[in-house]
Amino acid sequence: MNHEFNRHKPIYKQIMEHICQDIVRGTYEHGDKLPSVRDFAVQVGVNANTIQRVYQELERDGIVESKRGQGTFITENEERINVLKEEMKKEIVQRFITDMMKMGFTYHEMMTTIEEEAKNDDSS
Amino acid sequence: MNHEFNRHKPIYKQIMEHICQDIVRGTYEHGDKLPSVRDFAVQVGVNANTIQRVYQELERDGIVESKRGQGTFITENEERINVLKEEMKKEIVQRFITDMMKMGFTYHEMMTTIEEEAKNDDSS
DNA sequence: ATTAGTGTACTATTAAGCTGGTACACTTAA
DNA sequence: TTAAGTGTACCAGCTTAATAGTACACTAAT
Repeated sequence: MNHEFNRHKPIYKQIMEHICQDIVRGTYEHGDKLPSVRDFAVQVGVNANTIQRVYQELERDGIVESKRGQGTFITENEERINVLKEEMKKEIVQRFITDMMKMGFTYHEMMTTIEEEAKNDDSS
Repeated sequence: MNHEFNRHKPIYKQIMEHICQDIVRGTYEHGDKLPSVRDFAVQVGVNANTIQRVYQELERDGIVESKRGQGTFITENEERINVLKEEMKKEIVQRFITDMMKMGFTYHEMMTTIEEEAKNDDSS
C-alpha cells in the first residue's frame, strides 16, 4: 500500500478496494485485526479521517467490524466474504463485457484477446 | 445518448467515451459532421461548455477537427481511428486482467467466467 | 452588409474530497 | 485509578474539477 493514488478517484475508495482485494485474495482472513485508524493513516500518508471513512463504509457493508477501544476487524462472517468475492467478480466481468460490446466486439473476440494477453505474460 | 450519467465520473468524459464508441463501432464515419456544441448540449441536457470541452479534448487527441464557423468533424485520418480502437480495446482488456489478478483469479478462471456470461445472454 | 450558425475564451459558481484540529467515548492493562 | 490505545464525532477551511453564463470571433449564405 505505497500511497500512489489515482488522482481521479477518491482516496478512500481506492483504499477500500485495496482492502477488499486483500480479503478475497486471502491476504487477510476473517477475524484479522486491521491497523488503527491513526497508524494506517500514517502508513499510507493520508489523514486519519480518511481512514475513518474507509472503516465506516466497510462496516456499513458488513465487511469489517469496529469495536470501540479495541480496533477494527475483518468480519467473522465467512459467507459475507464469499458474497463479496462474487460481487466484485461480477462487477468486473460485467463491466468488461459491456465495454467491449459498446465497441462492437463479439464474445469470441473478447476471449481471443484475453488469450493473447495471457500468452504475452510471463505468468501464463 | 439519453442523458443518464454516472454521477461519479465527469460528464464530459462520459460523452467523449460515447462518441469514441460510436466511432470505432462504425456509427460515425471519418469526415462525418458532429452536432454543433449548442445543439448537442440541448440534446444531452448539459451546458454548451461541457460539449465544448468534449470537442476540445477530442481534437487534442486527433479524433475530431473543429473548424470555426463551420462545425466539428470526425477526423479524415482513418489510421488514427484504427489506433483509437486498439487503444480502447487494450485499456479495457488490461484493466479487466489486472483487476481480476488483484483478486487472485487465474487466466483460466477469467475465461470460464466470460464463457458463462455469454451463455446467460440471449445474443450468444 | 447583414444574419444565422458555428467554435472559442473568460469568469463566476457550485460541489466533492481531503485535511487538520479538537474533543469525546470506550477498553484494556498496569 | 490512571494511562495508553482505540474508535467516533464535529467543524472549519482549502483545493480542484465540473458546470454554467456571458461575451466574442469566425464562416458562409443571402
